[in-house]
Amino acid sequence: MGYVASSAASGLATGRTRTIGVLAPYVSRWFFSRAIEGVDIELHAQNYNLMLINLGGYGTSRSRLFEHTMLRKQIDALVVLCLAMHPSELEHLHRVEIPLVSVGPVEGFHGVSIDDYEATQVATNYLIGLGHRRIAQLQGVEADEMNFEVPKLRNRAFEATMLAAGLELRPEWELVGDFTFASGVRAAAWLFESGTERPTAIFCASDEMALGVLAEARRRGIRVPEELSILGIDDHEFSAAAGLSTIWQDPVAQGQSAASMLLKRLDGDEAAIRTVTAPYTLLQRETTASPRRSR
Amino acid sequence: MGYVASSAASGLATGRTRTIGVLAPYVSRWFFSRAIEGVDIELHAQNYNLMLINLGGYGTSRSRLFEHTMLRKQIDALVVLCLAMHPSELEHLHRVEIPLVSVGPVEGFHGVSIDDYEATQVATNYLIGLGHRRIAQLQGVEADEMNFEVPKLRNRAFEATMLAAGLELRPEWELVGDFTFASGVRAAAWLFESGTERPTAIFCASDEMALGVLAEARRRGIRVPEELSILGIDDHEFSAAAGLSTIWQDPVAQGQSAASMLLKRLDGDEAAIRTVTAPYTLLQRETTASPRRSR
DNA sequence: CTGTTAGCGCCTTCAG
DNA sequence: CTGAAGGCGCTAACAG
Repeated sequence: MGYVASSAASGLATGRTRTIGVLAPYVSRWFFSRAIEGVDIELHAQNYNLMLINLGGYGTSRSRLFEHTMLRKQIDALVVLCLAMHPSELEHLHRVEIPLVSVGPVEGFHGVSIDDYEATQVATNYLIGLGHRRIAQLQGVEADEMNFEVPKLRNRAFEATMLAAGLELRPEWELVGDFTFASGVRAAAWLFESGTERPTAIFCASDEMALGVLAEARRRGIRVPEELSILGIDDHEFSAAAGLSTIWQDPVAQGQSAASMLLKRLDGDEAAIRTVTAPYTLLQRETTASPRRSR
Repeated sequence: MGYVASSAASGLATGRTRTIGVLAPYVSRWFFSRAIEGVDIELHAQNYNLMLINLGGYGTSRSRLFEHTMLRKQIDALVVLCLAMHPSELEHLHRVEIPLVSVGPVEGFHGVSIDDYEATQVATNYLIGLGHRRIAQLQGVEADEMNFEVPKLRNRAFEATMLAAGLELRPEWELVGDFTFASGVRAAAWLFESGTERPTAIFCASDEMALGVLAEARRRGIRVPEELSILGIDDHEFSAAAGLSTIWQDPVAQGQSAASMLLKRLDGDEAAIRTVTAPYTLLQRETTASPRRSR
């Protein structure tokens, strides 16, 4: 007859809230919003609620979050979307007794994530295999507050792979962005105007940046891939339609998988939580080709 | 000493949860994720929690949501992100006794939103004022489940404005997309290949679609704006860097404002909730120009 | 197997 | 102004 139990009362009586928290550094960036969606799909299916806990850039004291929402028993478990934390915060999370799983690499916790190092190796070797020798990198750097593991891994993997192939890392081809489209545009504009010898390919640490580079190249009439190959990583929703070659990964599935482990754990399966390596695939589309074509 | 109250207990005792629900049709589309971010900023500042209630496309029964989460007193108030609902759902929302505010137009409720009709008029008149006579429209249509007001408003405003200016609406220039980048690419490809006379300008009902049209035009070497002007609406985060002319609006601020009204209302201000018209502005960037330039 | 009762932990009220 | 007690609505354990 339209009656529904009060969750506060049942929560008080049982100690369980049927709510899972999602700790996210951003809500509106591609990877994060997709991962949230994935978590939501799973929770939805099992009648759990999703509490969004945004550590977002708007200068709020993160500490309050950690002390308040978490421990207040408002959530039965927590999904942490890849972000690196201060040791004190990590300690806090360890102290909290609720099950925890990360999406993306988070030191010291189980989680689901692709092998970013390996994926970047594959990307770099693909470019090298195509015959490129003059390869630039557009790496991503986060505001230190949200200091992720991912950019570091991708950067290290790129450089190691280049060196292993005996190729040089020219300083003027080491571009830096912040994972946004705009920073890709800026980096490309700088590269095209700097008067330095142009690379034949550029590896970008995210599709958003790669799309920026592509847009700027096209705007200037630079032919892609004839004059410049562009390779991204992530497979952003714009990438297929833009023809961007990239390394695909599926954050929705990753979020779903993380939530699923948590739910199983809450159902009593002690062994449910483990570290899962998510798949990735190189997608050759239209922005990469052998440099020979250019002559 | 590290003690924090149990929210279930205090919620039970007081009847208030310090949690606000956000009902969203999508999480990872630009407008929605930004609006969620805006709501979050405000809630964060006032120590409220945010419960994400996604009506997402993954075929879950919406009804359960309405009956469960809402009435379960898990939330003190609700933000509805623009989505049209079945009359039964609307009725449900009216029945729920908690304060409710929408972001974007939702029939029968107070909310904050731009005047989509007027904004589209401004956009269309801007193109006309530039001297364009052959103007195409790429309208957005949603899967009916999520049948919004916005696409209809924008479509009607475009057509009315064209007619008022004595311009014709050629059927082959009435393109349809689904608000995604990919649909913009597809529509543009169709237009360029169809062999019909090409319009000198195209108005797109969202920036995501406009960016798709722009990418496809540039890919084919069609000069923008010399041969084709492209105008969007929204000011997506990629737009500035891509040079896309558009109508700017700020969903973050809209979400923030909605949350703020709700919070005031919960603080006892009976008159806090009203309908607010959000600002918009025409941004002339590089994708629009007078058609004369083309000769 | 069904019906009853004692808390869950906090807030608020009322008495001291 | 400080302190004790009842009850918010449910669940789980226990008794019948």
